[in-house]
Amino acid sequence: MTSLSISAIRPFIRKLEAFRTISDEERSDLEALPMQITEIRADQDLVREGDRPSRCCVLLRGFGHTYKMTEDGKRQITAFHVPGDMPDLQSLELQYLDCSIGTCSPSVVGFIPHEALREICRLRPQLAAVFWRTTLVDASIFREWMLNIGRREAYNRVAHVFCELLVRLNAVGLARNHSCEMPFTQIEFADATGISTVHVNRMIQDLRSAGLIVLRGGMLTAPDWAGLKAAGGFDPGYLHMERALAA
Amino acid sequence: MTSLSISAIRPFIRKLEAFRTISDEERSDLEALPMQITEIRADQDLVREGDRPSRCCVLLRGFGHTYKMTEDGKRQITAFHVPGDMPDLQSLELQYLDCSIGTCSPSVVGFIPHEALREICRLRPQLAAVFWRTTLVDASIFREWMLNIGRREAYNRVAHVFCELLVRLNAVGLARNHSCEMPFTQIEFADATGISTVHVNRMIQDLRSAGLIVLRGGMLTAPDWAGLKAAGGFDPGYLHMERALAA
DNA sequence: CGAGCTTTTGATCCGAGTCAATCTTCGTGG
DNA sequence: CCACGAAGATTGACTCGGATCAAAAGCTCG
Repeated sequence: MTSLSISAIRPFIRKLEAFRTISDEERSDLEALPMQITEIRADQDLVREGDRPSRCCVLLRGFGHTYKMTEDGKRQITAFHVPGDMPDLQSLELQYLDCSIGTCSPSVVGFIPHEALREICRLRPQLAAVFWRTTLVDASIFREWMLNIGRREAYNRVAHVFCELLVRLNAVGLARNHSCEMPFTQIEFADATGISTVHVNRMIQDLRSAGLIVLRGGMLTAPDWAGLKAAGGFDPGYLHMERALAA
Repeated sequence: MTSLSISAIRPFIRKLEAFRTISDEERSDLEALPMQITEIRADQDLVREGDRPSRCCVLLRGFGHTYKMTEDGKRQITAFHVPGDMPDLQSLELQYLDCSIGTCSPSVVGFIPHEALREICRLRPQLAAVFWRTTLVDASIFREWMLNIGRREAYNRVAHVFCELLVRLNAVGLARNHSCEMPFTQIEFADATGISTVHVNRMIQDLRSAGLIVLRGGMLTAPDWAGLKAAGGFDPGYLHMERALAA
């Protein structure tokens, strides 16, 4: 398992490097983290609202999402996760999990005990700062999503989500030529943008006929990146990727 | 100014204590932080999107908000701030400010140089963890707001915002008997909930005639707290205030 | 006491939701 | 290799929550 893990955690380290250089010592400490690596089917919850986890998960392959439900059963997706993300890093400091996290595609997930993460943070304050930074970037993305959901029209909302996913996947080496894997369903886009499935479908068709996206067979391509960015009102500043200036 | 600052930063320390006990040594280190304390009028920006601040601000008295604008000038408020909050603590780790922060009422704000905060974090890792924690709680609130904006009806959205403000103000000793100061305008509630000013006004009137709120003269009272919570679908878990279990 | 905000009210309109099929896709088992 | 079933994608018809527009009414403060 060890050899598997060292190669498997590559997306994790690449994600951290998008925000700050990782030194060789830090890298080897990261590679030495005890990590239980597991394959998980699509549409499985990793953790649920109300849990009090004793470990964090790292998405090593596949896609996921964080979501919350209203009392009457409506779902809001608050984040999409791509390889390298630590979707519940917050649980290291906050006992109570205020949201649920699940897979959207067949995935490989690594679980790291809280105590191991606390130890590496204690020994390498620089790494602790990088972890903090990733949660701050997550928060920045939340703010942008609030703007998206609260103040943009449906058409622009959907375009914005596609822009963000292209840039984030590009940053971890999973997009080329404005093209990437895109396994989320229209139901998931609907719950992420705060609109209905039917309407998402119509907006996607509008984006298609405007020549801004090609979306089929689980692949997304943006033949007119400038046009898609304009449609989404997308400015990547909120992703805080000075280092990995996206395509 | 020193004596002023020691009493003035009380709300700041009280806020941190809502999340974790602050030891005497930590408290005196906090009190020793170099802080430039300034009175600021209502509706002034403290920082603007695109800034690269070299200090953080602490709201010591008054109310504020964080907001973003779409390209076509629509505003989304992503957070309300109450005394004790550090609305741009993120700038300690993220160079680029992705949002603007301003006052909503006449306020007293303390400015702390980044270097001083970095120093106290280095010397007192426990305090660094508390700071991290406050940003994680902010992120949790963002997630709840996304749920609010994306998936609740206007009536429930407005009720939810009132619930949250009552609980947060209670936690810093600024609410009694489900009653607190409430200087935000209906325009601000509109931009926070993603609906129009006119509709906010109608929802407030509905909440009034349902006997759930009394809102006038800058004061909010919830005569039927259980009813208001139900209307907002409000569950305070996301505020992570195990310690200061709110009224 | 008047200017400039907010808050309120009324009338009208439209973006998006809901409902109900139908059509595709795709994995599964025969 | 194909039939079958389930899930997702699409389409059309109709409805509605909330936006927009326009005015009037209250407040606050210089």
